[in-house]
Amino acid sequence: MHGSSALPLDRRQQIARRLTRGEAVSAAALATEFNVSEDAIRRDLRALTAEGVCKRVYGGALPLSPASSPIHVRSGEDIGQKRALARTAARLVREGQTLFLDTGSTNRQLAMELPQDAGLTVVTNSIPVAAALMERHGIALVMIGGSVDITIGGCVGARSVAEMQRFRIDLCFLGTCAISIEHGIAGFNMADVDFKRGLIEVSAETALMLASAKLETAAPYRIGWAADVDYLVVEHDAPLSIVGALRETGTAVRIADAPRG
Amino acid sequence: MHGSSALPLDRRQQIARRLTRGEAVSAAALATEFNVSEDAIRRDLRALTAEGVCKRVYGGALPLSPASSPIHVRSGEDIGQKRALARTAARLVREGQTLFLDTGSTNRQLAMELPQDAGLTVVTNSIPVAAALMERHGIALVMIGGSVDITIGGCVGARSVAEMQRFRIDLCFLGTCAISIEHGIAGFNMADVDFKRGLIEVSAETALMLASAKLETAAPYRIGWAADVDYLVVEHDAPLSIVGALRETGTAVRIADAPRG
DNA sequence: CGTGATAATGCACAATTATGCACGGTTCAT
DNA sequence: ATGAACCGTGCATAATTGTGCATTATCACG
Repeated sequence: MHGSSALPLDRRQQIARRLTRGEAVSAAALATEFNVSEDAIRRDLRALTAEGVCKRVYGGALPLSPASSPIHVRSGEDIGQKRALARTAARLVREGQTLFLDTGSTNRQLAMELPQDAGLTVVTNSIPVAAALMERHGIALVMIGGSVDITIGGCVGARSVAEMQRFRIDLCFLGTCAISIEHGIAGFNMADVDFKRGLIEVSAETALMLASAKLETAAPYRIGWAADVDYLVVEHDAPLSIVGALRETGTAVRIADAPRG
Repeated sequence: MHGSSALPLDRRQQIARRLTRGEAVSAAALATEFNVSEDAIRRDLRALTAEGVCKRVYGGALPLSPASSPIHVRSGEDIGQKRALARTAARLVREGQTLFLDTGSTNRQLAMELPQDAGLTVVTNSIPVAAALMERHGIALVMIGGSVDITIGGCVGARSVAEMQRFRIDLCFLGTCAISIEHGIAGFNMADVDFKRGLIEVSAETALMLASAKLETAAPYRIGWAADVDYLVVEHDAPLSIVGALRETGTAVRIADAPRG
């Protein structure tokens, strides 16, 4: 299954990464996953606890760093679905492109799924996205500054809009949108929506990942229409009627694989 | 087979390329692949570690990746020391101030120790610091944008320097510095040092947290002299002779409590 | 074309490290 | 309260590593 020829300390580092991401780990599950005894896992957990990475509990270990808990309680719920969306969205990316990753937990997942050696440049205004990309190799990263809206998780003020408009983006991934055929694409925060509108303008192509729960829902601030995005990535269980209606607007709709594959 | 007639340096370069790609390498596997003994591979790995390309581990080497979380693992130092430093440094902060938190894991720790409802505004160029502050309430956060140097963990390019100079900071916390009475305060990266110099200029007061291991050490690029910082926070076990010498320069030296409190 | 200097390589041996298993104590759930 | 799952420790085993030393390759220079 997994690292049958992996380095021992590589396993420890992988466990550390999950912990620092905010995931809780189970000793038994890790043992079967890495094909080692639970003793080895427990020793890893002991060592990581000594380094201050996690806190041991009965059955496994819990992350200690609060550095990622809130966004993870939000994203941790449907991590499988978001991951399936992100994997499919990652296939839209071509070598050497300059991407923009907007705020939102699905885009954060996409950051972790991007190909490593494709000479990509990623621009983002999202701090969690930037934090995720810092752990990847071979991806150039540019941060849009400005005042941070904590509820959004990134920079969306006027200054950030101006900063963002200095770029030319090949493909941008919008985040945190509601979509409906009738009302178009919309967001929940005015500053965020203003930012997204400017972003679409500087981007040659636009993509949007959508959980099924976001389909045919509305939000107060309109960003544009379904036809304004070039690629729409939806979950495998998206209603075919909605998918068909979206395709009629001229948007390319990609359907993600079922999660847990 | 592989490079059975390749140059030694070529082999070393190929290993380096895999490491910088993010791959983990196994000593045994490389030995068979290049038709040399494991000793030769180990020597390569030692050299590459000295160059800062990777980190040696039992069985091979891991890419030095480095983002926020592995940096803690890399240093191996427990968080207790940094936390003690950060708690003491947090007492320098007064209500309503505008702070700047530079890059570095100790400043990340400080971000987690800052008082919550003191009406603080924090400006930072460090992504891990920003990520930590996103978890806190009641602290206004401003991010300095620009291209991100992954090895540093933040934005330090010319664009970021210009951006930062638009601020007026009450108190800034420098990070990742070496200090010695004779050679002053210095850093390991030229762009980073340029940024820090500009930062000192826009700040009314400057503070610096220093682990004992950084005392009386040198680094290639000078930032300034000990007298250029207003507050120095050192660990409880800092040699009194060094503390005394630093105080004679006119700097206020605060000694942190012992860890494990 | 030799020749001495330098660096790289391979080998032997001791020390370190990781792992799995057994055993007794502890914690959790019913 | 009781059984099951989990944890810590000690120990044996296998794999990996550092070190000193001999051998070989590479290279500059006469």
